[in-house]
Amino acid sequence: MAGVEGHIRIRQGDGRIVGTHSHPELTKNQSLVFGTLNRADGPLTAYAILDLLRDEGFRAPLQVYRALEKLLDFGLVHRLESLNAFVACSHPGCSQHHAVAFAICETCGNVLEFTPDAALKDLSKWAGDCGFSPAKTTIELRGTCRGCGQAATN
Amino acid sequence: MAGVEGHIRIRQGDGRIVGTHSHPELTKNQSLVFGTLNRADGPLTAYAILDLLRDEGFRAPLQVYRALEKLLDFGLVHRLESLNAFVACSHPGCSQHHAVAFAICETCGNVLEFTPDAALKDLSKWAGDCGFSPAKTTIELRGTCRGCGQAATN
DNA sequence: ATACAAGATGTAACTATGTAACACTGATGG
DNA sequence: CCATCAGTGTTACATAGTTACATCTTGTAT
Repeated sequence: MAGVEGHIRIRQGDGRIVGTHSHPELTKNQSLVFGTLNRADGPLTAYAILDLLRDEGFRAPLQVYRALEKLLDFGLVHRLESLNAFVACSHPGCSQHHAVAFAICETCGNVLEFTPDAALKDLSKWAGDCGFSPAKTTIELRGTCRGCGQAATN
Repeated sequence: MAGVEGHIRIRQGDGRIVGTHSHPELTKNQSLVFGTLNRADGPLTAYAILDLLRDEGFRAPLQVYRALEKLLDFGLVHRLESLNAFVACSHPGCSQHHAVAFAICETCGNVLEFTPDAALKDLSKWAGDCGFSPAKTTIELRGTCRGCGQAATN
């Protein structure tokens, strides 16, 4: 894979080291996008990521979308379908959890990621009964988190 | 509400009857959009609806989005977040089922609507434990339906 | 070494999806 | 009569995502 030496360092074409990360196989652009999502305290749209990376030389949305596609493949990033936005996975080593759920607070914008095992099992059962083979499962709750709900009733 | 007489007939501003439907409170544009979704054999995007209604005088996306917003409120239509598309509710009198799930076949485009009670209960339990108040729940399975799966292995 | 294949990147143009702002109409209720 | 409100029509705009094409880098086979 291009731009990677050993497990950690990322180099540009001229050999200059431009960044490090804990995941061994990220290219420069993937690393920049992943870093941006990790630093963010909530979901970001692709265009928001683009704006945050202008200083790093990003110019076109495709640079973001291509990196996001790989990061989604790796399981490092999730897409929130109801927001057209992306978040870094909050599980330590998330590659396993290909099915996950999100609770999105519409007041403060924070997102909670969780794994609703019983719900996923029920959906799998339904799928099996119907002969449907799910490739990806999207579960998103839009609503109000505890903090915002309390603030509203005070 | 404008454009409605009694329970059934829909009139334009000049009093001319332009359509009928089984839901008593739809305006002309709402009725046209709902009819289009009902006739379709799968989900439609807002712009696809717009194109199908050009002959009826539709000119701008807002005419579609405004109708869809009301139809979503009434529970007559669902939005598929992972497709940015809309479907007529397939339940007889759907207003009750504010939480529903979809299985979307990525091969043939067909959508199955179902109500996964156990999954919804599990998600409600999780929300209760976390103090999260869900306003809307999105559950969408992307994958392959029975027919398309069988066709692929033949 | 050299040549080739595959993956990654850069850029411009374009399509698709969704909203803001403003004007106008017709019904309803004082 | 007049105010109000939901619905409608229209223009322009904002946001989200893709196609097409060229270049570069790296790994691999010869």
